[in-house]
Amino acid sequence: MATATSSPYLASSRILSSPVLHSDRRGGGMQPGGTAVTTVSSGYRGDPSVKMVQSDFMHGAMVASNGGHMLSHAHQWVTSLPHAAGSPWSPSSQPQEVKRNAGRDDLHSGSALHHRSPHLGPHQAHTGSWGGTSAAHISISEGEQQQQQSLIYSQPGGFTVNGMLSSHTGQSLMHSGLVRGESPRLDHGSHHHHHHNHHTHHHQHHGLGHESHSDEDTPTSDDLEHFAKQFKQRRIKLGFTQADVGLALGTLYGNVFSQTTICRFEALQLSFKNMCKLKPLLNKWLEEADSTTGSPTSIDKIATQGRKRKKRTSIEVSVKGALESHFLKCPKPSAQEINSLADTLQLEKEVVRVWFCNRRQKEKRMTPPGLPRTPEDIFFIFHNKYNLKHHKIST
DNA sequence: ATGCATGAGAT
DNA sequence: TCTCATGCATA
Repeated sequence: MATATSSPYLASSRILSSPVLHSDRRGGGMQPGGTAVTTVSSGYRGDPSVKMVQSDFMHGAMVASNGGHMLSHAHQWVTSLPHAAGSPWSPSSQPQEVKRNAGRDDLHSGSALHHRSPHLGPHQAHTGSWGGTSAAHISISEGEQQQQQSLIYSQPGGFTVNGMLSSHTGQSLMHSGLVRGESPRLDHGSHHHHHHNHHTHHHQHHGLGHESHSDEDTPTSDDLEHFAKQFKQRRIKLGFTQADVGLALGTLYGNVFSQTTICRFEALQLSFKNMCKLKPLLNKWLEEADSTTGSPTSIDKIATQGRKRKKRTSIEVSVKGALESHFLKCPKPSAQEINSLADTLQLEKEVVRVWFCNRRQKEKRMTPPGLPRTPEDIFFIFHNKYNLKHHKIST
């Protein structure tokens, strides 16, 4: 068992498994130290790179049972398939989104249409920074975040959101905002290199649409903010859920996104770069959706491959507090520190490590690192803090 | 709407 | 090993 771990990915593995193994200890009064519970129910994946992690897991689990009995972590990683094809899901991580269909039936389920208060505070911040006076941008303190992930969209979509082929012309015009032609350079100051303007070709859309940018130049945070709002509004009006949009993007461009991502986009909880990347896609979807109003949705979804994911560990509040404390003192603990912390809190090392990673990511959106980073980021940081406080982003 | 998790790519 | 983009699962 030391090495097994390559879990297959039966699409419906958990469908039939769950009930067995475990189903007990967890809620009651387990864990003297009370730390975290990982609801057991699904398998886990085992890949070479994280092999050792697993041992740690097991080890930690055993240690954890100090008097009580911890959960059977080991079970989680049902190694039903010893080593079938090596790494089943590593290489191709494609469509795996499988929600339910029924797109529009739940138009406002959980998402009531309402208007949110007009934005005001946050604006000044960013607008001033790089809206007009893009002058004093302190160079990035540390060039640590400037990587471009894959943003390749492929697969020309043949059909529309509804699955029917309609003549979707770029006759969109609703968005009142998005009127801008400017394009704030992100890497001003530093000589990075982000040329993406290929061919100095120009092609305006016909007719009234003169938004500003279809998908070329870099939008401003203002654009993004406005777009996100408009997008959400339209989306709801059209009766689509965030999940629907994510799926539609998949059929339209081959890139499937989850409800989570759409949600974060609307809430501006993504990095500036990420927002820029998604905007064009969502914009296209909007145009499509708008042009095909009134048709029933019947998007076909792709089959999903089962994913073996480690069950989400739920960390106790007290433990979270401890982690928070440590985070304040040291946002980037060393492996050693993580180990001791994990030991103290009775959490797997990996869990602690990941917690810090996530915490850091969150930090980037929530707390200003002390010194200006990138104007864009600052905006988001501010914005998110604002949102958090008022917590009214509404659905 | 968000917490914990995975993975690819930069370091 | 971290960061970053994303998402499953959950509250």
